[in-house]
Amino acid sequence: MADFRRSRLDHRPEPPGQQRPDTPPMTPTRVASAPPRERRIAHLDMDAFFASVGLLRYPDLRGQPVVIGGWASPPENGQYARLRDYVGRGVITTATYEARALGVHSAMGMMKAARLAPDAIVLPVDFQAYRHYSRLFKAAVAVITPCIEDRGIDEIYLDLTDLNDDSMALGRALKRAVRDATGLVCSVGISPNKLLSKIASDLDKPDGLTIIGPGDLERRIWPLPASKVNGIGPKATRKLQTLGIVTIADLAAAAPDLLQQHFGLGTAQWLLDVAHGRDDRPVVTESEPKTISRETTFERDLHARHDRALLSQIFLELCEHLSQDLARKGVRGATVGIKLRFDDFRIVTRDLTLDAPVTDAEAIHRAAGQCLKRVTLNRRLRLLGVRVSKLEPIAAPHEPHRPVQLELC
DNA sequence: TCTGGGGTCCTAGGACCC
DNA sequence: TCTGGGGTCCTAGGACCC
Repeated sequence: MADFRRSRLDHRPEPPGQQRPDTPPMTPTRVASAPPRERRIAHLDMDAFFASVGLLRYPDLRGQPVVIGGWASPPENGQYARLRDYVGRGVITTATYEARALGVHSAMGMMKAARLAPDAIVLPVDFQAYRHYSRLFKAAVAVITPCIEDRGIDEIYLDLTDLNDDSMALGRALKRAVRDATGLVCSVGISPNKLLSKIASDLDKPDGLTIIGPGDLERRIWPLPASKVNGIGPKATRKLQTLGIVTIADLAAAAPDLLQQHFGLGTAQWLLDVAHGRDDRPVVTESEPKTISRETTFERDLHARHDRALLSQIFLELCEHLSQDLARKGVRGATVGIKLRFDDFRIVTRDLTLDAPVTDAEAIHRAAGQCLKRVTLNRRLRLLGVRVSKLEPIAAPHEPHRPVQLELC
């Protein structure tokens, strides 16, 4: 919900309930003399990305229920691991549509998924392959428009405003470019803003192309559950339900006072805006990482004293990996933090800001150790994480550091 | 034998400075 | 000695997303 809310407040200071004239928003780079065109934003989402990449490598699995999960060794002589044989704490990262038909979905625990689909095949995660295909599909799309906002490994926003073809033709061209470059299928939504395009790309998955134009809001968006809005998560959904608000139409019709009473002024205003399909956020093509972290969930819960040696070793390895990550990205950071998850799933974090930014594992380990001392360890630990924030580039000697400029389309 | 790992942003209190 | 407001930074926690 966060970044969405901020940009909304930046652009739209009106109090809730006040109607805004229906003018198309100006994009920041547009010259004032040209009459602004209505924005045209696409959201492109790869279908079942990890699983589909897996199927490129093991095409004989096509049409079968397949899940990608943390465990599983690579198949040997055509022998695939089955979900029913899984033991551990992993979760499903992606399921093919055949597996989804059995009730399995991403973020579901593998043990639970095994009860629903014991015969489903498990492939190990292969981030190297995902990154490869991610680069391929983004490069293919960049030939059509360079104005791309990266939203992770498998999805992007595009600003199509300055292109001349009609939306249907552009959508087809995008899908063809992705398929030609990767052999993979994606879904595309096109509308005047990111909010609606994100919802639209999900409406006809897989292999969908959905265009939301004038008049489609009431017909296609309003009947959907409010939870389809990017930023309305499980907590907000439950809270809305207690107010009798289930669909986006319910939200659009909700009394501003009621929303403000339960969500505060800012969020109430945002909820009404999204329900009416309003969103001015630009497509942002450049950004710098703010934090880099490493964390791990243990195979079994560890005791601070009895498992001290093992914990120390894992702690050190996390710091070493983190240091390598910083070096690879050419950054250092002044704030070092830790994250613990106890066996009851309670999360505790501690931060320490140093006088000078660090990169080396030893300095990170020392600072993180200070943080660790400030936590009472009276329960077994499930997870340990280390992170570095307040990042800055490690400037080359002859190249002074310049502040990062956000590039908007 | 529920519940990963890597991120972003917001809130809110306290310290500290002007 | 008391009262205040604004701004920034730090820290901890939480919601949410892919």
